[in-house]
Amino acid sequence: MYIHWSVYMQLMASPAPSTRDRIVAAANKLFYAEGIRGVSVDAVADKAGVTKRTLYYHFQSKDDLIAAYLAGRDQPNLELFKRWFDEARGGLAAKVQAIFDNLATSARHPKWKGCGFLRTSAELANMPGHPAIKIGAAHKKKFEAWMAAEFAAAKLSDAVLLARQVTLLLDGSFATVLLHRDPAYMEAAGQAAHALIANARRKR
Amino acid sequence: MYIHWSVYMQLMASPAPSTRDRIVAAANKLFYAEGIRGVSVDAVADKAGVTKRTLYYHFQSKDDLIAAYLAGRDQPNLELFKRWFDEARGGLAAKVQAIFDNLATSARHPKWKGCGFLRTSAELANMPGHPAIKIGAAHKKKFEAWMAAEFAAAKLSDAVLLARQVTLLLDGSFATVLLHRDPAYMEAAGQAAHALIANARRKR
DNA sequence: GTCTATAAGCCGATAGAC
DNA sequence: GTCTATCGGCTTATAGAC
Repeated sequence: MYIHWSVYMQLMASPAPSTRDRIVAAANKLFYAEGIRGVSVDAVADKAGVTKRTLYYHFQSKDDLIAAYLAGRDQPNLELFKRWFDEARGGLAAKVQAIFDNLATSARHPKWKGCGFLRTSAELANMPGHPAIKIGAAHKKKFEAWMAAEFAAAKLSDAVLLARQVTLLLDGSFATVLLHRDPAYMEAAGQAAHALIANARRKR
Repeated sequence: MYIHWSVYMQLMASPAPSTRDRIVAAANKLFYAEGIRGVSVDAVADKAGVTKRTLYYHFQSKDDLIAAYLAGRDQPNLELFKRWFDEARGGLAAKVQAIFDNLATSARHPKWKGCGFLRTSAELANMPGHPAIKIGAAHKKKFEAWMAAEFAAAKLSDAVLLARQVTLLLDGSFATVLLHRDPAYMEAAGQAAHALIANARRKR
């Protein structure tokens, strides 16, 4: 018996994703897997199951689509980090270290290709004001601000500087593991973050 | 009075660069400034003052040219870091920190666009075995091995781990400063490296 | 809002002359 | 070893029908 698509979709728990959402989802998969400049607008439209003309109805340009791709990764990524932090046992230093250890596990997945924000900023390094780079910068600032708030709440001295250094270790591990394809670097970065936090605690 | 080019060049101190060297020099400028995928083979040939056919006489493919571009940056980069290290005053921690501080000065130059090795590995993340990525990985391993040797010579415990962590901070500062365009992150990374080294020194 | 069709140009790489 | 000329395909983006 034939059931019309729209009726079928009303029976499902989740609503049918909008065309725009399907395009962003397709862009997310392809841009992350192959790189921004390695993926054509045609490929994104094909993957989303729409024509290129429809894509250009929803997005002004490829640059606009790139920005939407990164905007869609902002909240989920931060929430994942916070979940790893919250669920970890131990003190503050151990909870931060847990982020790195969980990230090392993620990096062992064959589809892992580093940090989408950092890779995009590397690809678009010749366009410093690009909207996508601003979104990436804001994302990393949110992480840094979250860390600074945690360190300040724990009454650590130099909370702001310490948050920067942890963020530097995080981004360093993204870049280094992408280059060497060796997640052990993430664990080394986590140990460094642990040492810096434990050392700061003693100061006051 | 007209002097033939070849005669003029014999009078100069440095010999005329070979065609191949001129192509690599042009690729270096363009690939670093605009990114690998953002630069066409035509553009490199034009910049080098040769036709595309000549370029393809010297290089088998664009991938071959990319590898030559990075191979040409390996030794000069390492020598610059060693010079900064050697010329810095103070103890081991201070000399390592000096690398980060000098790098921050470099990053303030308007033409600075991060680390060519890391940006290439980000651009070619979908081609893990690419020759250029192997050259970049070998470059970073040389830096790490140099640091480990310095730490071991200073009889620091965990010299290998410490060298990894300093390298992670270095690469993190490359990625982060490229994103935020704020060289202050490099100084924060240098302070973290200093703290880790000074802390390790006490252990034995 | 989604489609078919296509513009206008750039891409990496090659043929063949000299 | 360097040149002129060009191939076939892919690029972002748009015109106009429905």
